[in-house]
Amino acid sequence: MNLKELALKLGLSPTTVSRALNGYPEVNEATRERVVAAARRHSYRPNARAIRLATGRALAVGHVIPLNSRTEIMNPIFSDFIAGAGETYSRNGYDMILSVVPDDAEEATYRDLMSRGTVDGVIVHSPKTNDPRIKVLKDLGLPFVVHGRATGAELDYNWVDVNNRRAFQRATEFLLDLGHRHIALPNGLEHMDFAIRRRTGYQDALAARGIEANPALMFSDEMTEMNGYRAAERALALPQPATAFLCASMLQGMGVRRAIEGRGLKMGRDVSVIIFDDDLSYLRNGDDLPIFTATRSSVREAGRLSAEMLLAVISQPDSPPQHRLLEAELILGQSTGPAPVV
Amino acid sequence: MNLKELALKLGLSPTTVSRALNGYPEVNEATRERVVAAARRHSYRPNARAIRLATGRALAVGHVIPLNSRTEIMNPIFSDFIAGAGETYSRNGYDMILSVVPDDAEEATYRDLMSRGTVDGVIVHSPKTNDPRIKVLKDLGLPFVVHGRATGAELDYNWVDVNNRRAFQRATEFLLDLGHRHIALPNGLEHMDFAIRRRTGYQDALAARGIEANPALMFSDEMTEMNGYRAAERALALPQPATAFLCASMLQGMGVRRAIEGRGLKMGRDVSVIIFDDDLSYLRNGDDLPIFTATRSSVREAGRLSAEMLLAVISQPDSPPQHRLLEAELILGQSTGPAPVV
DNA sequence: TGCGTAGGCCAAAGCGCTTTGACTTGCAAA
DNA sequence: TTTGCAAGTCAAAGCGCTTTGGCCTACGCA
Repeated sequence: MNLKELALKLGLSPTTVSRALNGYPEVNEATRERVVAAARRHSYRPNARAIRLATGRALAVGHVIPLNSRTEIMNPIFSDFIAGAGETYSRNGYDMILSVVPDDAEEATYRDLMSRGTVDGVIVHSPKTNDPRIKVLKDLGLPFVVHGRATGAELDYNWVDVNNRRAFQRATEFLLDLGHRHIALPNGLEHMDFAIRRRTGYQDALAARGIEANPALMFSDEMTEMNGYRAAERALALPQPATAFLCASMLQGMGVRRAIEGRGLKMGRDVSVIIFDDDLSYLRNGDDLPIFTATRSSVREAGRLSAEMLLAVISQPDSPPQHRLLEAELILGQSTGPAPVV
Repeated sequence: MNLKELALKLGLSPTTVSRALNGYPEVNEATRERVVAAARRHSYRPNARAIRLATGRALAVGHVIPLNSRTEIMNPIFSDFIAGAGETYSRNGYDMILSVVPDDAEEATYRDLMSRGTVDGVIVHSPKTNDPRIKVLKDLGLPFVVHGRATGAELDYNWVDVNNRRAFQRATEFLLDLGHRHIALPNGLEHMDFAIRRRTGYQDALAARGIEANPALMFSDEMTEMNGYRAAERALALPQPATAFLCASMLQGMGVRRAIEGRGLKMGRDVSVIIFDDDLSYLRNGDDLPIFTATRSSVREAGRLSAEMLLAVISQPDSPPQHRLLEAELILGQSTGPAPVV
């Protein structure tokens, strides 16, 4: 059942039927009702391909997921982000197109999506310092929103980000207030922008108390359970062992906990742990009572906001760059306590 | 730069240019080379929207991700599956469209994708027992591949699945051989097809040795770390405590380990643990040396195979249903050992 | 009565491709 | 010399919508 057939059945022209269904004013209300009823009765659905060609819009947005060619690690926060964004898209009649590409092919992918007219805009994931993608997208004129920020990019652009620096600053201060002086930082890879911001927050807090950051306590790696474990093993074996950990992810936190308990120590009593909690649906930080003390910010919510921003940018391409900085909340769990007296 | 302009520049008709670029035989080789060169020089990319309308194909496949409306849990294996499938799609010039929908809206989504012509086929995730989606898709005539199987579906259909029953049977036998008689099973939710198969394998192995499955040792819940922990807490507190655990996921295994170590026991010595390892990129089971003994099957590989099967089905809609049963490998880690002598 | 205008509808063009059917050549076969 | 056929090219229709511009009617007002 297509427009022409429906029009024929109704004894109307395709023009009128189209306008009736799309809410144009120049059609009689009675007629419109007839049309809408008939459309429903015959369960008419306009062909998306035709609409796209006729309107010149893709009615779709792209998420380009770079697959680190070395490690082949998918970002674990990705699925929750997608879930948040996806809701927004379907509510607005947009499709979400996912391109999983080797990270060196990402630029080509953008060009392709743009010139073939597959999408109206894209979300940029995992920005790196001085991320080249931003310039590429600006030059292409393809609307985009970055999830995160890219320090050093001289251009202004749309982004949604968590205040990573502040979150880690506050968490560090909290640990300092508890008397901890040897705080380890199992962080993410330092070419990722957020990892740098987190480290900065950590260092700022230490500096404010006149403490110099100890390189032996700072770790930078993929944010896996295993790496959390390894970092903790090393930090706990130091002559002056860490009494607290500030982890960039839940998984690392779990690894740290394993190392702590493996040494017969108790988390929250002997060693304190704070994690950054992305509030992933399949990795909850406890239910009623949080296991880990954490700075929390929902990545799903970030997905929702990013999607909304992107749709807004698409509909108003000339609007000035938009920014949304989310504050993480510091929630108290069972994993922190006063520094043990020496 | 579109086809018409390119044709004009070349002094050829759009027809010829189109055929030249699409490899049709009735065009002179010399002409073809001229065309291809010009296309590259002007970086001509055919408009996807026009191709889709003209050919009547969507050149896209859909993944409908049901969002459990109660728990709102995204399946953690999802991102790796997508990564595997995504590679295959882009290699074949297909787009991957993700629809995240409340699970009660899934059927409507299929209808919509089909009748608007948005996709040429879909992958069905997380099949349930007697899954109604299979009949819906058959009736719609939309090509599809199921990741997993739906026991009780009387119709035949395309699927890619792991031999869950066999994997859990072997794992159980392995534990039995080590002398374990009280084996707990922290499983997934029992409306999920794979969970039933896993339980069946477990029970079959027990039955073969004349052991009756103890309901107090069988747990069925979302496969989270927390639920793994809870199950272990209960199974270890029984009058006749479990000496081994067979976990349906890595996360549950981590929860079980936490419970074990929380009691001052040592995994692999006092209590044995086997997990089902989906080989997720961000949740590796150790690197060189596996932490957990595991039945392993890569979900990314399953994604790849499912995508390949779907593309095959799309190009040959009348081919008989295809099946692909993957065997999990049993890999030895540090989490299993002989049952402690009483 | 006549004219201007708004309301309601439609024909047709256009979006950028693919594909059908037809039209030239040039050359081999008759 | 004519015929037939293959190779190479093109014009035009069509995919199913949107949208422009025009047309008709009815009504209000002078």
